[in-house]
Amino acid sequence: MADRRRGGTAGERDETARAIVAAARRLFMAHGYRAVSTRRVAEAVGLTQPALYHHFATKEELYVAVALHELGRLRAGIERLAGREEVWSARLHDIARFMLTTVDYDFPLMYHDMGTELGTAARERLGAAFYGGIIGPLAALFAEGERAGEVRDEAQGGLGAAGGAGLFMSLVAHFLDRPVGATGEARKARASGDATATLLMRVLLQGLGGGGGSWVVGRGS
Amino acid sequence: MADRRRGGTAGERDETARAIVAAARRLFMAHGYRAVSTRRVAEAVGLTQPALYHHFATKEELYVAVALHELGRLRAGIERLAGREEVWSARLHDIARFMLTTVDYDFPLMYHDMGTELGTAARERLGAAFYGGIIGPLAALFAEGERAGEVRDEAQGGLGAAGGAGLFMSLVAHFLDRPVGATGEARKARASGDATATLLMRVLLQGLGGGGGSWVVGRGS
DNA sequence: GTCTATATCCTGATAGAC
DNA sequence: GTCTATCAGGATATAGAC
Repeated sequence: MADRRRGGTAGERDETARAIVAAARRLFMAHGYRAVSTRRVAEAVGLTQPALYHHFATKEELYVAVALHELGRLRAGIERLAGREEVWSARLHDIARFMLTTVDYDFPLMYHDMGTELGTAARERLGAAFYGGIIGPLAALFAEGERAGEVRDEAQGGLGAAGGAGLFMSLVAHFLDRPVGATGEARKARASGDATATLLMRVLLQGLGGGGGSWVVGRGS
Repeated sequence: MADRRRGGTAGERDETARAIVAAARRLFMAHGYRAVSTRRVAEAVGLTQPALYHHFATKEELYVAVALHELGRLRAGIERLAGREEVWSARLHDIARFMLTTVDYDFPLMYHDMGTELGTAARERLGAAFYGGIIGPLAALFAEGERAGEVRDEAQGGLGAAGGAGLFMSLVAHFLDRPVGATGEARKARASGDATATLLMRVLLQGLGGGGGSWVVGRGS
């Protein structure tokens, strides 16, 4: 590691920018756009606050870089798991587990920040990345599930492909807050990810109803 | 209406405090604790900013008053509807409709503010009101549903009474953002509340799965 | 009970030396 | 490319007149 204070000549500029994004990601996603000051980000990465402005023109631009990075990571994971040769429910289960085990921040908070704390241009850029990169692939998977008879389509009282994808995201956010058999710091324990994903899938596909009905028993999980 | 500048002698102090809480409720619940300044609240109610401090010692105390008021309103509605002489699913449906039609703010944002923006004492007061007044009555209703066979209990792969109540709240938050057949300002339209509540109940009890299975058909909606 | 005036602090962003 | 110094604005909260 070269001394950053000397200002190396190679691709060190990109390296510093990446470090800023990484630190900002943790802070923004945990506390929200407004609650995190640029001074706090700079301190976390070992710089003074004005130095940030050499890499990002505004705080909003830094947030956009953070959000795009995270949305890209989620998109890559979702597309990889959705494209595997596996039965439909196994692919969706693995996507749920992927999100439950690798998302360590407050999902609704990110959604709120994207929707209300940013200017129009930034909001539209992130909205396009969210709907194109997250909801889109998930909706394609749900459409496949409808064709395969795994999910009710709108004619059968379902929510449609995009509606199913949105419900899936809400359930991920719900179970992120309430992992099965874990409290406090154990939240991030990978061990619970599989059990939580299984529970999420059961709630998504079967709901909570009808404990006495024979139709629940017999549908394998 | 007496001239507020004259400082009436009767219960006008309480009246002003109520007006402050009402204005603060709209602002806090829509934009979040941090994004709303005391100046903005004062302006909305027609006072100067320091006048607020005659009624509430700190901004945090004002937020607590706002949240307790709203939690009390929800508790009253939930307990009233849960205690009626009606079949189980109809009572839960009506609670869903009540929340979908009368909550006009960002529910996850309120949850985030309660959890992270307040000091320990305030957080504990609001947590007690939330779990005692909202989750508690809902969990009692879900426990009744388990006994009646309407909801799977934990032995049958369900979430338990408190888990069911939490899921119900998450689904309310989900469908608050996505009312059936309504976009934009039509969100608050009462007309869509009933259809959205019905859809919520179907998702809660049956999930999205199995369009082709005969077991879905035949279960009344 | 509300006002004006102000203390104190923190914010995002800029200027200019090195 | 990062630093020190600083600006301008907005935040919560307080002091004291009326």
